[in-house]
Amino acid sequence: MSQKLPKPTNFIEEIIVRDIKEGKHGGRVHTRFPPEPNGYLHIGHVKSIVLNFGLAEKYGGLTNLRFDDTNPSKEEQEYVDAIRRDVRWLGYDWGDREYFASDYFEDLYAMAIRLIKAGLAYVDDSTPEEIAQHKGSPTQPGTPTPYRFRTIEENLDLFHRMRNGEFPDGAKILRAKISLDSPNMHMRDPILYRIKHEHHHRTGDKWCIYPMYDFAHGQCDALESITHSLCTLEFMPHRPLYNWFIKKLDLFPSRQIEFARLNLTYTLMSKRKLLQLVQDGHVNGWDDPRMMTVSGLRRRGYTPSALREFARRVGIAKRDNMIDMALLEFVIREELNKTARRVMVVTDPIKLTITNYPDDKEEWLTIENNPEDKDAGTRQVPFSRQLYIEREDFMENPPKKWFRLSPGGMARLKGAYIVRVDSVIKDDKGSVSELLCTYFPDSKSGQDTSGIKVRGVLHWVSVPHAVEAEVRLYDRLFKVEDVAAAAAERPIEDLLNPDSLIIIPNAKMEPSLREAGPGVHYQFMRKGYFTLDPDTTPGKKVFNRTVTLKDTWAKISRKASS
RNA sequence: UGGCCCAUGGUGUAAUCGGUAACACAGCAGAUUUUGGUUCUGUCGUUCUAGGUUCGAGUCCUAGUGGGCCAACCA
Repeated sequence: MSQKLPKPTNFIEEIIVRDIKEGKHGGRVHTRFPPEPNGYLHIGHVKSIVLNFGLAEKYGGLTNLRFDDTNPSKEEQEYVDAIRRDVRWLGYDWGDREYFASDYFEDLYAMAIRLIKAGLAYVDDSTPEEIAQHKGSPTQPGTPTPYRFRTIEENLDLFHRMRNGEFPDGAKILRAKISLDSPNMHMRDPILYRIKHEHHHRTGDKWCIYPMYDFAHGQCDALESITHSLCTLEFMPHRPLYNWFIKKLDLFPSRQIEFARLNLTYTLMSKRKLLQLVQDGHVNGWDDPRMMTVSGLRRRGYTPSALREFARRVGIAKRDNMIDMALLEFVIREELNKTARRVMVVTDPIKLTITNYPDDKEEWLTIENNPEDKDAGTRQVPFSRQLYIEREDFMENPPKKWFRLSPGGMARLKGAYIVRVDSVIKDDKGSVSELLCTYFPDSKSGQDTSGIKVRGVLHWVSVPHAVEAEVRLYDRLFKVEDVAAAAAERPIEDLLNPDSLIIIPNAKMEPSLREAGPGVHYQFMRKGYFTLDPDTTPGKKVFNRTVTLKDTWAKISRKASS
């Protein structure tokens, strides 16, 4: 069994490989993904999901899905459902191993009783302020509250009565009796249970006392025989406490291992702040395509495989990090470049009329669906005298290195002919409305004998055949790189990118898009990758831009103008 | 300044028992291209500092510096 172990690629895998070789837990690997159902999963959770499930896959183990639902005031069934859906969508299966911390409330209660009986826990009537006071500070030892000296019998009685609902919220808590002077504040008599007369989304009104994270998480790991309990760095100071409970309660020795959480440029990762964005209406819900939630990314057009690949590339370490959003964009482009059908869509149209093309003629041209994938085949696209092209593909006074259209200039229409601009028609406001062009009949794509060489190739849509649809162009939600840092000093409103969503109400599309269905990814040539939005109705299609194509020209012209 | 953790190019992650810095993204330069896409090539580091151990240190030791976390009846 320890013969052919896969090569470890990070420090956690090294630990696991060592454990397997030493025969720890009989070489078993069992992880868990333990979200609190108080919000939607985001890209930071993806890192954790891929880590936990990936580890089990790689080393022949299992992964549980466990909802850490110990705080009824924040948790809802809606979130449980969303989390299940998102983990499944990401491609992971937890089989029948779906658990809830609330499933263990009775076990945890029994453990608390054991602790009290062992003289290791007591009921404290102090107010939160008093407790904070008595706790001291990292440099100053704490002092006992008067309640620390209660007898076991008294504690047992009081704790029973806490459970029975005899006391109001906040009147009493159960604390562990560990230390008053540990340099680790988490060891200074941590709170185990608090009173909350609140309805729990699963246990209803059965309980009015709820265990704290520290008294629940480790024990749940133990009850599920989790071998490697992975969490983020900020839980490191909790580890001594995690181990204290294992020792004092004689539990299965799960091991807590901490790794650095994901940080992404131009985005926020805390569920609290994401919730704020939703509640304040800065976005249209948890699944707004600008949100870095799993549901937002899905709607935006990200694929499970790209997200998994992203998590893999990000790696696992203990060092604080800030991942460049460009990496996320890279993985989705990398995948969609290979898989997405190419189509032509004009978002900001001007008319191009070919004066020497017969008025009543139309041609159906054959264009390949994906140059990266010959198996994707070809499709027919109608060509006629009147076309739409992109406004930005014509310039009256072009800069150097411009190889699109300009007065007298030539370019190829993708899959069709080379055209030359003869004259420019403007509207009364002076902006270009139409280009009158000549085409070269012998320059037809694939059978070009014209001998004309052009650099520019433009996408186009035939006016009489065009299909209209709404297109939503998304960009990053925030305009600063380190949003969390900036948000500490300025209100979030100041950090939002005002152009994070641009709606094109009636883009012109080639007719093949009439057949577009949900879940299919398209490359709108020279524009980016798009997918159908659920807002689509029978009467009107709505497309979301997943990501733009890399735009070297934008870079060149930006540099030139600055 | 009490404790714990971290420190490798712009950003991440690697580097078997210490053996002479790798991969990816981004950037820049060029080639290819009927998407200014793709693809390909080149380029970008005195491994935080100072000592020490060693034939040899990114890896070990010491000190310093910088950063992060911890004193919620949140997780």
